[in-house]
This record gives sequence, C-alpha cells and structure tokens, in this order.
Amino acid sequence: MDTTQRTDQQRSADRRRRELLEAADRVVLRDGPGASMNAIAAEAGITKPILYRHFGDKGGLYAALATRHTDALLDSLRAALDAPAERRERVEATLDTYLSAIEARPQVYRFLMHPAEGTPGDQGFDVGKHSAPLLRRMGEELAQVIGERLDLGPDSRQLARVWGHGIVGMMHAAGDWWLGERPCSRAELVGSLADLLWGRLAAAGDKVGGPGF
Amino acid sequence: MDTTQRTDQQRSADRRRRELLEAADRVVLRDGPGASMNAIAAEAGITKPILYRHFGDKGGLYAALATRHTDALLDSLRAALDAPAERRERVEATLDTYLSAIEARPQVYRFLMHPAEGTPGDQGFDVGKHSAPLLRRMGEELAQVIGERLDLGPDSRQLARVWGHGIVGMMHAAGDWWLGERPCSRAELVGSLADLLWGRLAAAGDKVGGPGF
DNA sequence: ACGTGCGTGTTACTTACGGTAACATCGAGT
DNA sequence: ACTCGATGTTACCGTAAGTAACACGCACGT
Repeated sequence: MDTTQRTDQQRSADRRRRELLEAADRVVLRDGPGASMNAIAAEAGITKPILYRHFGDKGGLYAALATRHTDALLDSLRAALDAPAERRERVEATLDTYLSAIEARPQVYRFLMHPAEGTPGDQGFDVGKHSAPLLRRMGEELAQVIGERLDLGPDSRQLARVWGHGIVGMMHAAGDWWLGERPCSRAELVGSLADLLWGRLAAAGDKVGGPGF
Repeated sequence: MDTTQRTDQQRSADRRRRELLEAADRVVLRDGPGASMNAIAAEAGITKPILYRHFGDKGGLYAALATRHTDALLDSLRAALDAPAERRERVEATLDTYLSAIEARPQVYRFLMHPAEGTPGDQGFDVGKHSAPLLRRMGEELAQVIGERLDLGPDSRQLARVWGHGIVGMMHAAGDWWLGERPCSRAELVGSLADLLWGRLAAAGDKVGGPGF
C-alpha cells in the first residue's frame, strides 16, 4: 500500500533525524554553538550533505535543536507556574526552576540564548526577529498565564504581554550575570528578584543625604 | 626628541584609528554585524591588513566600535538617572531614554546586543562572559546608583546588583519585543514597566474563577 | 648626501567553513 | 530484471578571516 510505505519511510527518516539531532547535540554541547557542520557530521558517522538533506541548512539544524531544549525547559516552567500555591511561592518556584536549569546545563543555556552565531546570510537587520526564540517563547507563555489569571483592569492583555516579556528578561539577565559571577546562592537570588517584583524598589527609603533613585 | 616624536606618531595613529572606526561604523550600520573586514577596509579606502594592524582581529575592531556606542548610551542613561525629580519619574525617564535610543538607531542596538557573530575562536564556553557587554555595563551602572541612593538594609550591595541586572534585563527584553512588534506606544510601554517595578504584579487581584498567578 | 628604521600600504596566499553538484549504492515494489 | 527513492560518498565552489612578504615614504643620526 502507498500509505504504509510512506509511513515506513517517514518513520525511518524521523528516527534518523532524531539520531542526527542527538549527535549534533553532543557536538554543540562539547564545542559550543560555533561547532562546524563537518564536526557534527563526523560525530554522527556520516558526512555533510546528509545533514543538509535533513535540515536544509545550519539554521534549520540549530532551530530543530533549540526547539527540543526549549520545549523541555518550557514544560518545566509550566509545571512550576501551575503548581497549587500562593502567588509569591509560584513566582519563586518558577524563578528557581529556570535558574536550576541554566545552572545544571550552562552549555545548553548558552546555545539557546545565542543561536545566531555563524549565519552569514544575516543581511537586512530585521530587528525584533533576532532575539533568542527561547526568550520570546517564555515571554509569551508567561504573558498568557498572567493575562489568564490576573485582573489587571482595561488593557489587561497588553499589560500582561509587557510584563511577561519584562519579567522573563529580568530573569534572564539576572541569571546570566549570576551564572558568571556566582555572587550569592540561588535561593538568595530568587528571593531578591521576587522582592523586586513585589515592589520593594518603590517602597525602599532614600539613603540619608540626598534624593533616592 | 624621542618623546615628541613618539607623541606625534601616536597622535597620528590615533587619528587614523578614529577614521577607521568611523568607516567601520558606516559599514556595520549599513550591512549589519556580519559585515566583512574587506568591506570595512574598502569603505575606509584601504585594505585588510591595515585593519588588522590597528585592531588585532575582528573582535578587537568590534569591541572598539561597541565601546564607543556603549559609552554614548551610558552617558545618556546617566543623565536621565541623575535628573532632579521623584524616583518614579526618574525611572520612567531612564526607561524612555533607553527605548528612544534603540528606537532611533535599531542597527546600533542590534550590533551592541549581538556583537559575537563571526568569531570562530569561540571555543570553550565561558558562560558568564558571553553576554553583551552593554547589558553588563548597564546592569553594573544601575546597581551602583541603586546601592548609593537606596536604603535596602543589610545585603544592600548585593541586592542592588541583583536588581540592577534584573531591571536592565527587563528593559532590554521588553524593548526588544516592543521594537519588533510595536504593540503600543513608547509611553505606554514605559508606564507598564514602571508599574511592574512598582509592585502592581503583587497587588493585582485574582481573576474570578481560580487562584491567581 | 646616504643609509637606517619605522609606519603605511599593497598583493597574494593559506585555512576553514557553509553549501552544492554529481556520482555510487542498496533495498523494496512492479 | 528494472526502476525509484532514500542514503551515502567525493570533490568542488564562494566567501571570509587572518597572515606573510614585499614596496613606498619620510624623518632621523652620521
């Protein structure tokens, strides 16, 4: 039958694709985002053109790779976000989940945040499209949760999106800096960020001697 | 005299360096961060090896370029941050200054945020060093202002640094998203972000029907 | 006046990588 | 036996980073 034949072939192709992705994963995690297609092909035991047949170009391969990791991380975050607990606890759990993930696998994290490394067909600026897909997806996801659950008055949807992307950016930048310098424990970082979101910046008193920030 | 001779030469070299940087600036702003060294050299009316003599490698040139723009932006931000006004107004002015800058010159912004594009000597992950220098510098700068002016109790310095990087990341991610989708006016974005920093997330009521975020 | 440096500039090359064309092989269905 | 399609190969192209090696010009000490 035509359909079963197609299914077999497709299944085989999918399996192969997964194998190639796993090989690519190993190489990228070992050599960084600048890993060459030759290196990836060698790790998979094949040569370049096969990679290109499966993924089109380097961007395609990297997009497939990023999607896998991004999906996994987003699943964890969703779980933390949906846990049955008070709002503050859930915010802290989500922050901690994200920070644990980047702490446990910094290479994956770096790859996801800087996927556009060796793509020379980069002309035309396209500002707005260049941000790491992970950040955008996390932002939209959080925006949806906020919009669904919080009563923010009129403009609720727009406010939720601004906050979603803003909070994700806060988490990302603070996490990036923390991962590099390790100035405090993860728990302290989580607490400090939650405090920031809880308005301690506005509530803090000026220091003696001048107008506060 | 030896010293005056050296000074003359150095002065001439510095002038040349500035000219080359300006040419590089034009090309990078026109062609994006993927601009080739050949193109930059051609714009400057010379050939590649001279660029390499002045800047070592592409990374050196880009670092010099980024420093120029970063310094300029940081000066603007410092001015907004130091303006004589209430805290909320100053926060809004700073956000607006940043957003105006990235809105006015998106190419510069993209270049500053994604400077590591064609640097194959990228091996070894060095997580923590990879973030855009602009973000780090803005974060440290803001941390310093916060630490100087706000009374945050014990751990003041550390809290200030977390917040500095966190707020900068919030501004960056929200700005990046906003620049791509333009979902609202700049003033609305500024207001929404300031509201977030002012604790409206914690204060918001749950939507009817379930526990809030 | 004459070499001696030294900064400025060039051409021509190497190396590495993304991407592609053309050819070889093997297994399944007619 | 023959075709078709997927899998695989070698060999190549274009481009871009980075590097000799060589050439000019100009101030200097003698």
